[in-house]
Amino acid sequence: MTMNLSLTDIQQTFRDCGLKSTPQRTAIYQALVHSTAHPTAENLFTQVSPAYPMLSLNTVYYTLGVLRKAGLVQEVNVGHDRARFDANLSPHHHVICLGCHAILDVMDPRLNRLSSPLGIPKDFEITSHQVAFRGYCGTCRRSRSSMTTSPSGKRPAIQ
Amino acid sequence: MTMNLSLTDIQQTFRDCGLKSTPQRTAIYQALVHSTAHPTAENLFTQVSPAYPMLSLNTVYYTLGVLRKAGLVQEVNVGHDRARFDANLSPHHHVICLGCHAILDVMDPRLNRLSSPLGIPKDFEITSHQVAFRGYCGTCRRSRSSMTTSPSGKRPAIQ
DNA sequence: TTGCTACATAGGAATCATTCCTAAACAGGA
DNA sequence: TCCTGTTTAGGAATGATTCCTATGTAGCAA
Repeated sequence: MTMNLSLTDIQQTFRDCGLKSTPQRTAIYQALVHSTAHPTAENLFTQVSPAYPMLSLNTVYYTLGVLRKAGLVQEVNVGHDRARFDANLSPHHHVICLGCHAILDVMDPRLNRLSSPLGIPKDFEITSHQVAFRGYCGTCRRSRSSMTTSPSGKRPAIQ
Repeated sequence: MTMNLSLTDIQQTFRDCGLKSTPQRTAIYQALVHSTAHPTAENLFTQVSPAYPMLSLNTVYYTLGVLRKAGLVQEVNVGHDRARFDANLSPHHHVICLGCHAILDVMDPRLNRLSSPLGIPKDFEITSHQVAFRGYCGTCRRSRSSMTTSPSGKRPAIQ
């Protein structure tokens, strides 16, 4: 997501976090770092599988859990379908397409300095905030305007 | 959540939306309207069950789906645990406690007028946005500071 | 280099929220 | 009052995620 991390960079990152560096773990993290699509665990599994045919989806979940605890990865919420992951650690926000569920990063720095909200208990300590913009991407807008009378509501088409 | 809706108000609301008014549906919606806790489907089931012992959790899900499609209810995302629901229709934002997963409404009107974000495709049409503040409520802060050496991460304690 | 040990992996089974299916009940209009 | 389409309830199905466990292996120390 962020910059291009080489293999040795990733291994260094793991070492800094006290994580063992295994081929599977490296491949999964590398795939996530180089993606802008906020992939699901299964997306990552599909992407990494060809190189590691024995890879288990289980391992992907375990690895994502480890990386999350190490602070290298965050989970992104888009409805209550499957979890999606992001290795972009700099503070940022998201734009979510209600049609195809695509997630785009928004790096607009103005959004990072919202004043703390009015009307919450004084002893509530805010540690972070994130803005989620929702709407329709160009592709989904065009396909929506062309289906004149369809009353349907949902048509999933991940990414 | 919003104001105190009487039973007849609710029946009128249903009629306006073209929804049949059944005792179960009324009870579920009433429970949600009068709650500030953003309950789950199961919370609502538990709350309404005593008055309707035959009530099915299924019906709660079905009803919430119907109300959502009618625009009377919205789903709130807090991680990928269970879905939580909100009958507060005015634009508002949320403060989420990372300790006990409580959700508070934030009605701060300044947050409703964020300028549209920089750096997204021109043909992306934003229809809404919502700010999620995360942190720790007073209770969770106090219990966290008292557990001096516990390295644990998660301790769920819904609402 | 070799061994040890704790952490990783893979596979299968379990969990659990949510959805699907279906027959019976019922709200609301004719 | 009757009819029809919606709603309800119950059970079964789905599907993402987690749990369990035996085997494998990275990284450290001798």
